[in-house]
Amino acid sequence: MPPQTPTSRPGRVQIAFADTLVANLAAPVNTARNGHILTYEGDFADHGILLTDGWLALSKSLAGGETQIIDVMLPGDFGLIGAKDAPISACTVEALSDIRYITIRPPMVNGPDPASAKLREVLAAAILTTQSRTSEMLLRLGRGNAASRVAFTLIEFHTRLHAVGRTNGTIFEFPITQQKLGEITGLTNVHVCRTLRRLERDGIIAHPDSRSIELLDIPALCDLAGIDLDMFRAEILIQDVAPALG
Amino acid sequence: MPPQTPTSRPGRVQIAFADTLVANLAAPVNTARNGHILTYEGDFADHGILLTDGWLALSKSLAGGETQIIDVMLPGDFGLIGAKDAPISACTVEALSDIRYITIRPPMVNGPDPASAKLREVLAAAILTTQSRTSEMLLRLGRGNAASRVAFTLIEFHTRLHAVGRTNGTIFEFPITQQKLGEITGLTNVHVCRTLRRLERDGIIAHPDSRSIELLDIPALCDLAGIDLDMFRAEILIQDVAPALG
DNA sequence: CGTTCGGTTGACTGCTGTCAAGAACAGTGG
DNA sequence: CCACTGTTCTTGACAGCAGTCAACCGAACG
Repeated sequence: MPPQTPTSRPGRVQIAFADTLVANLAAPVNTARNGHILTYEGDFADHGILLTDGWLALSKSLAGGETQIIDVMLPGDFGLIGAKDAPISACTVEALSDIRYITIRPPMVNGPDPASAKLREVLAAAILTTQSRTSEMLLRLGRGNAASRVAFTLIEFHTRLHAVGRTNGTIFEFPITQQKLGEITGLTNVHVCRTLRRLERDGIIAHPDSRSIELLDIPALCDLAGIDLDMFRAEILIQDVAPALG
Repeated sequence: MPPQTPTSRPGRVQIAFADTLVANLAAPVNTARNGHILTYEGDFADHGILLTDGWLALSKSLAGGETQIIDVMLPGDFGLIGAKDAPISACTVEALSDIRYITIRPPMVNGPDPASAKLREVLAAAILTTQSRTSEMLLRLGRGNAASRVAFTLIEFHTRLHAVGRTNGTIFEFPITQQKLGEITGLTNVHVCRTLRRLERDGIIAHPDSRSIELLDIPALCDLAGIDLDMFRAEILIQDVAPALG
């Protein structure tokens, strides 16, 4: 699936931001393979991660082994894993695909210069959009049924991927298993399957191939998920910023 | 219930931090009454809130009116409501009791001076502990049953209140209704009642008076909640910081 | 060609929501 | 001091959504 030409819209700042950091801070770009675990819950961590390619999951587990994915990071996303005064990672950080990322340590952004100040503004916005995503999921885990959770997750991925030019119309790559989708939505893989099949029978979604999903009826999905798409975009995407980043 | 003498432990930094901000930044202290709504979901917001007294809820609602409380702020907590590049509040901000708080705007903390840099470190830690709390709740909403959610919430409140000297041994003030506790745990008020009564019958909790809760068997609660208390404290409390805050 | 992994479906169970009614309690005004 | 009222808590009966268990299928792969 070819990436689309970037256009002016909320979200593109994330890519510009990533490029700028890579270029200006001379931060080394790391790679990890699908399934690799970068950090375990409880590990020491005082850094953030800027993901440039691939999908990355932050997850937690109960003693019995039941796992919940707290947040999925997509290309261009920044995630705060630890801080100097809270240096224990709350989540396990696992690559959901082959990924590229850079590690951001406090001195890189807490300096007195205006460029650092601008970076902090963007990082604050990135943290807020993460909080917003997590809040939306929390609401649906607490109050929504299976269809609502799955529909929400699909709309969220499409919205975020569209903002960074990784969609093809209403089709996007969806590289994870139903098991992982269950860990995102708080459902078993069995019930994820039932729910997806039902959405498919109702003509709301389709999967053109085994690694992609197509959203045939976005209004129906929004209805199931309880989403007002315009407000949703305003809350979970970083708004356009002044181009003085570099 | 008299406040305890502060001792050296994780968490007390939050109070020191609050006092320092109030004193150094000459930020005005605002007040709000129980039930007052400071911000509605979708409102413009580019600020943070530092709560100095009382309980404050961040919540979201579905179209049908079902409400989920995303996070409860306790005295000494900092909450990021909006940022310059993400200026839409994702949550409704509502006072769960009479409260006192100060509003923190970007210029107050994004300056080049070392004091601002130090404040940013503490704010970053405060944001991470919030993320950590939210993640724990997300895990239990996705994977835990009613007993696990309620037990977790009680342990969390006790741990956080103890850290700021607002407990009396295993007793603490609990000023909210079962309805609100249901909005926190993703349960109906009816099932919250059933769960609390069962914990009480089993001798795990008690309520000495209608506004307080006593945790009689903390190990049992941790077991129900799936909490390792030491690791839990390390994740959700701000660790001791150098005393150079002021 | 066998093995493994992921997906699909059905039968059954059980936890939690819904609905309803009553009890306990606080606040309010007479 | 006493109705009156509204809120919160409590309990029971019932229903429904999602988990569990099990079996099978298809694709990928060595």
